[in-house]
Amino acid sequence: MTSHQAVPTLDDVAKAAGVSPATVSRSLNSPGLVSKSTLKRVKSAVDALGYTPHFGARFMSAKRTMTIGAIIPTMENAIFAKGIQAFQERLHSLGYTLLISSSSYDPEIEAEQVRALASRGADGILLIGYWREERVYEFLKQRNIPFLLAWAFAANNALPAIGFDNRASMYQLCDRVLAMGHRNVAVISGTTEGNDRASNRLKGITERLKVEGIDLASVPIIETPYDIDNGADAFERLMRLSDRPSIVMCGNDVLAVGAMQRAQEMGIKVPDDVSITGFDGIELARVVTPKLTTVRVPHSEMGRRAADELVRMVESGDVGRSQELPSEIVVEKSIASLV
Amino acid sequence: MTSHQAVPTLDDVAKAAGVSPATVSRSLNSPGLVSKSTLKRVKSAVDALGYTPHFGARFMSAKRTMTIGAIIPTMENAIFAKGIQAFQERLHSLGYTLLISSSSYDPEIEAEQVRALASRGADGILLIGYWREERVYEFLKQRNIPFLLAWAFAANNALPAIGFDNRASMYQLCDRVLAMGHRNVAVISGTTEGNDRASNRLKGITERLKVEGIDLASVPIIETPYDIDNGADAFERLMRLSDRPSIVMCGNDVLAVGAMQRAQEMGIKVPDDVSITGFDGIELARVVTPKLTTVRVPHSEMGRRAADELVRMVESGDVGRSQELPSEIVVEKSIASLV
DNA sequence: AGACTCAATGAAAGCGCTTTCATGAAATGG
DNA sequence: CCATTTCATGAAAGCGCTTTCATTGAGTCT
Repeated sequence: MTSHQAVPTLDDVAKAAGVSPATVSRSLNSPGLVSKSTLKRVKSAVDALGYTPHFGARFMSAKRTMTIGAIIPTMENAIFAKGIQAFQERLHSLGYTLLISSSSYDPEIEAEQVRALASRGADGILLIGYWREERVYEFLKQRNIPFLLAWAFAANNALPAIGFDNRASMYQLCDRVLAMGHRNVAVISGTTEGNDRASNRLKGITERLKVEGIDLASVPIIETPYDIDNGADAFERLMRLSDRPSIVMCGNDVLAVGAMQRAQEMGIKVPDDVSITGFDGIELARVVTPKLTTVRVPHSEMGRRAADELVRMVESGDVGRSQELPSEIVVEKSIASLV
Repeated sequence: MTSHQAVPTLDDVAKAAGVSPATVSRSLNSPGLVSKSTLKRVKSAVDALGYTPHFGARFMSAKRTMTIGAIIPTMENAIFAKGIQAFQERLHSLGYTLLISSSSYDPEIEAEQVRALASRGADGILLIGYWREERVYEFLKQRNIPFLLAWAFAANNALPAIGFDNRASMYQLCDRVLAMGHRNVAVISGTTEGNDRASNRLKGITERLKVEGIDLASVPIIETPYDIDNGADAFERLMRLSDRPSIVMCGNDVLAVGAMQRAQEMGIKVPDDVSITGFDGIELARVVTPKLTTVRVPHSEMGRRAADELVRMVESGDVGRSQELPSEIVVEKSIASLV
């Protein structure tokens, strides 16, 4: 005794309303083409039956799916949370559904997810950052699927992106660090391989240090995946160096918070004994003691704009327009002035 | 000059391999039914053309979509991040794709998302907590879509759920609080309306206090949406009471961290002047100073088990089996002992 | 009043796949 | 050596929708 009451179809609605399936379809998709009276009858039939259009069928005959896909490196830490939340809210208000998947920072998986989203008919796709294998971009172009990059912006790159200049932002932060008298800098960077955001942030620091005439060979740089505990461990290694840095610049807030935690455990005072900086400006940075000096990125604004732009690309067929958003250096108590 | 190279279809593959479409379909879905030699030819045709099955078409003719949907209240704060990440990783390794949407704690939106997931052919759906309008459950049952609840467990509820007992966990935490000599308790609860997790946590506290013979009318309780700043504001209001509580128990870590932040801003020492507790055991709780006393929930384990169970339900057609996971009271420096 | 436009609707052809059902060939058995 | 299974494959019927094309009955114009 299976209680499968069959799922109502468009034909059922047509019968119930006494019209043709074509009319029901039109009532749902282009109500303007249908007379007021039929419209009314169709609507009530829909309600009575609890009809929901079958997405697969719709996808097959129509071109659009009103679906946008996004692939983010991770959901686990909060880096992308605010931005994606805003992205999805804006999409929702534009009538689109967001499909999210995460790649665990693995290019293989990301490529696979792109295919999955394509086969699911995503009208457009949001990706994080520039770097990925060329074949992924080729696939997207061959399939004619609009895509937009976020969380990064590089003036010299033609790909449509909405974000901030990771290199320049970190360069500026480093500016401030130097202006405050720090010369003995150490870095805890995120994994740079296959991650242009991480490598550009690192580059921002090294470039600025070079300008300052600091020998890069003397700058300790540890690369590690974004994770609190990794940040903590890297920090500890740096503190065990014979020549202790006066400041540890971290690739993001997660690493920085890890560093702060370990500092506390080791009895090292921030910023008296050592200064620490982060990047991203997520909540984590605000709640630690002392508050973290970081680069604040307009996550929500970026999410909203990305939604607007991607939808515009999808609906107009236009090529994407890049936008650079400002980032802001937030100086808090985690950094000491040596001058 | 549109460069729409048509997307290759199964028929194209069939032609290229010199077999019938049926054989291609079988090669892809039940390779066992196809001879080694044809299988080889089909595979190479697939690779040559870069063929990806059309999800909509597949969905229309087959019953399964290998898709699981999840609706979480929010992506913005980290409460669900770890669990969902684990959920998705496990699903991925089981060959399923996860579609996530968030409801902003709005039952209307959640109901809408359930329909959206259903029309997209989700084979199963994960929902957070028990409470939602009956019609949502009816819809799911009518459509015969397996669903599983997470982040909650109540022995007296027949709905399949994998999670922890919010009431009992908070009851235990309250036990500890009382054992440490606190009698003047205040509460900052999450919004309880339409949220059984929040209301059960609150209930855990009030029940325990009642057992202790404490007059509930004298216990200040502030309800507010989960948000750091809300926690901070609520804390400030509590601190302005003529009869200051010795401890503020918060509905989750986010509220608690907000409280700690405001305490610091107000120059109130935690735990010397006032104790604070949270719930969830997310990263946030570990990085604040002092560390937060909280209830640690096995988020990742819950995510993995939910994935396993939901897939089991989908594949076997069985009814879901509930599982209660243990939670753990983590006592840290944010609480002072008065005895 | 006849020719014409327009609005509202229906008939029917797919969209790309899966899955019976049928068929023929090869293997097995007595 | 013929009857019977078994295996590999193909033909064709949908799955539920959208959309062109055709049809009808009004209104509009001269």
